[in-house]
Amino acid sequence: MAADADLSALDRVFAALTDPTRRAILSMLLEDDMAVTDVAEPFDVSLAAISKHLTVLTQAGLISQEKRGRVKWCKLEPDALRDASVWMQSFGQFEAVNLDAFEAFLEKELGDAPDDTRPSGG
Amino acid sequence: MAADADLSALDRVFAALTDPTRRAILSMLLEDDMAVTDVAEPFDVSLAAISKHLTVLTQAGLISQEKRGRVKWCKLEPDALRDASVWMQSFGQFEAVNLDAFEAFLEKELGDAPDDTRPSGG
DNA sequence: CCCAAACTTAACCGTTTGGTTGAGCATTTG
DNA sequence: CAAATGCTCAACCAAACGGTTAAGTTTGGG
Repeated sequence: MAADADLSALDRVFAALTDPTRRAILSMLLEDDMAVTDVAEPFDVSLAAISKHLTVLTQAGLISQEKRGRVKWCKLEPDALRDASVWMQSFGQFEAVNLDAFEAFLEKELGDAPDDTRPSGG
Repeated sequence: MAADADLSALDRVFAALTDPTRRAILSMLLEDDMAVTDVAEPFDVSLAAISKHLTVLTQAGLISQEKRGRVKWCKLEPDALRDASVWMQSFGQFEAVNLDAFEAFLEKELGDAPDDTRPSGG
């Protein structure tokens, strides 16, 4: 029932990141804020399924959603990743992020590096 | 794209990190290698449950297990976190890790890890 | 050898997850 | 107002998850 209340913020963030569809959504939102329908478009699942994913991401704090008219805009909230990042860094032989690996990864993951494509920082 | 293979590795790492018991296990292993029975001791679940958790962590590459005699030693493999860390950093408004938050977090997370369970070897 | 220790595996169970379809609500448009 | 658009909710389903207990396997020791 109220199982959600038990979950720590960290639980919710990691749980949200487990699903590859949700990670892909976050990558998409890295480029721009998007409406729910547009988020759903590239995926081979129903709009309702994407709506659920967006709820999960919202509850994890990874995105925010703002309704303007009948359109609900989704915006990346990268700050929510900080605690999880900090947690992971505590295991770090790797101190900070290896920038080479970072760029290689971005090329593979996003196709184009987001060095200039940040969602306007608010 | 070959990104698929990477993504499923990420899947496994994030899925493994979702469970708070498994994160606690990783924190314990941060201090020392441990036998399965000793890993299980502070938890209120069966040994079989912990054994399953350790299998999940192993398959995610987050730990390795080496059998010496009848004892299976568990060792942290923090390198497996690098890809996930890199992925998260790609969303980083937050540049590097906030060291204050890091230390505060460690105190909270590691403050009650067992220290009576060290293997004799090193 | 035989038993205990240290794990793992198998079978099972309730809950959660991710998906579906269809109905419903709010808003914009005609 | 009516209809279309944008999105969520409800009901349902199969599969995965995390837990259990019980049995099995391997290793070490009296």
